[in-house]
Amino acid sequence: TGTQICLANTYHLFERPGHALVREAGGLHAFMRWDKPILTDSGGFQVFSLAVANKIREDGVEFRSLLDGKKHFFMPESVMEIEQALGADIAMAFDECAPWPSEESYARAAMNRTHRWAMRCKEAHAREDQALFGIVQGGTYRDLRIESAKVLTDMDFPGYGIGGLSVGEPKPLMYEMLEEMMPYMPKEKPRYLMGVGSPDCLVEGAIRGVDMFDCVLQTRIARNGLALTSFGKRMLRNAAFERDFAPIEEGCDCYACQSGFTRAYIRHLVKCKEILAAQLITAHNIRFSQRLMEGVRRAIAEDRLIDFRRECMDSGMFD
RNA sequence: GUGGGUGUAGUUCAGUUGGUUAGAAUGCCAGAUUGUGGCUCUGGAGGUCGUGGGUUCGAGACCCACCACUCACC
Repeated sequence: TGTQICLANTYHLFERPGHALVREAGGLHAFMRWDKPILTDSGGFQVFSLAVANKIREDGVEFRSLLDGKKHFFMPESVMEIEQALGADIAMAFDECAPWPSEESYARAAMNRTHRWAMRCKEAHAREDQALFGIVQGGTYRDLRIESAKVLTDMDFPGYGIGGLSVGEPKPLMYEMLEEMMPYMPKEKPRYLMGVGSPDCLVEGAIRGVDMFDCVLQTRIARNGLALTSFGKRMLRNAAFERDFAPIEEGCDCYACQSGFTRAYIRHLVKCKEILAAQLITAHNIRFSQRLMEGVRRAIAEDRLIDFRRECMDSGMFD
């Protein structure tokens, strides 16, 4: 699919099968048979968004397992131990992702705690072959975003995550936050906008200086029959595709389109809840997104990214 | 042929001693989904209550006839 890096999740791997087992298997690369780069998210987001009844304290977060209800405690040092056991190429610092909307006082408290945790992560992190990225927070408050960008930059991480965005706030607000904080982040290091992946956000993010993204959108919408195309979204579940024997997108070089699977057949698979539907649409959505980013990189090289955005908008890709 | 049972949404079924606009599940139609998940979630359309009579102020419910399906017996 042209994918160069794979994301894995610390929280989920800690729950099952457990980081000790992954370490025993020789690390994530060997375990998953993926020899390209891997990034592990710290599990900070999951602890706040998934785990029930979590208690945030200065030293860490207490939460209950979704699998068996057992109490666990995540703190910067323990998360670093897990991430080093997993052995990804990039490990994310353990942070606190404030929900949207949040009061400024709470966003500030979460941000400051994230800064202290980032420092503890840095001190606890020892693997030379693994890069540790800090994460900028600050909710939707421009002053906090700028402060967070400065503080983390001073800590001198090899790369930076931009967290706490794409959590329900309006897109223009997210774009504004990116514009505010980006001047304070080193442009020679990767700046990674966490959790963003819709076609319009990818291009808008790139325009504002983002170098990396990750997102579940491509696979999540694929599970429900929604395909991304150059001409906008296509809900393949819809009756309109019942007798449509064309591929998902004419000219697409993804596995599904190149293999000749038709919209009508994929719609049939979706209606039957056959997993192959999700697999085919996922392959398409990811390849579509990779091609979009290839276009972004080309446009940057040719210094015509703004025109590229206009072309995408005109084709209906962002609808 | 005789006796019994069942006919309510596309499907499987609920529906109180007869009482206002006949419900559910599933399917169908459409929308949502942004630091992965493994459960999706939210709306909407859809019924001459087998057919025809009768009783009643009022019948999906009660009575009669017929039709269909089904079980048992001959």
